[in-house]
Amino acid sequence: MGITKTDLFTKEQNELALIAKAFAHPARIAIIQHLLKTNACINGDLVQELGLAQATISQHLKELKNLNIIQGSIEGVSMSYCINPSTWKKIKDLFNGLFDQYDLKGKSNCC
Amino acid sequence: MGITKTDLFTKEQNELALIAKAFAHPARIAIIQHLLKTNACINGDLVQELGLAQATISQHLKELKNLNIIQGSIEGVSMSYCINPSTWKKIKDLFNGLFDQYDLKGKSNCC
DNA sequence: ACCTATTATCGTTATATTGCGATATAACTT
DNA sequence: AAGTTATATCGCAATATAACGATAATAGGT
Repeated sequence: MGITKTDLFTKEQNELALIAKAFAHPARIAIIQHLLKTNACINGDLVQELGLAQATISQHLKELKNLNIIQGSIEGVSMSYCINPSTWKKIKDLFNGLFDQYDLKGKSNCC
Repeated sequence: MGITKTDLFTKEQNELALIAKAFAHPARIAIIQHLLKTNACINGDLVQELGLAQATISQHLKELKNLNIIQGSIEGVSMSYCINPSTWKKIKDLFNGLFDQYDLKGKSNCC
């Protein structure tokens, strides 16, 4: 079947999973890291930086853009992408909300 | 061709992507949240809790176990799973390392 | 030893993802 | 307007994932 049964889960669980999916490819991690470092970059730079074809990178960028993780603006002939600050904060809060559920507990009464 | 070119990326990038992939399904998020809440649960409980088939949940648990995110011990007839504390800390640090690359910068010189 | 309850694995089907060549689109240059 | 450069989209092939029924394996009770 191969289709995720999203209706079985909460909105938050589906949202977290979708964001995690965006992070679930090293090329997209690399793109995000590059954007974090340079605070804006253009598609062409990435084709040099990573060893993937232009079409492939364009597709990864599209996925990140669809989730509003990055945003792009036309920079003459080329395209300038950067992190979307508000989405980034939201992602950070979502993940930290999950991470922090653990620290509250005693760590040792485990199996 | 559907195969990720892991050799193009750093060890950290591949590691982050692998962990993100583990989080990239709402059922696995739900399992993790349940484990965080109860600090140990049995496979059977999860079949009741989530609406998925036993085989499906067993498969999700296996994936989480393969990445050492959870660990299991035999509890009589059933199986008791819980979060692996050291892996959890490692994951938290990995993600926060990524998140914190952004706060250091001025947020507004963006596209 | 046999039955029962619980979890793991196998095999299969349906769908999703990755990667890229080829082509289209858009904008700047001269 | 023709050429150049940069990015996006299309279409395809290869691989990966999700889900589950059927079956195997394991442990406890009687």
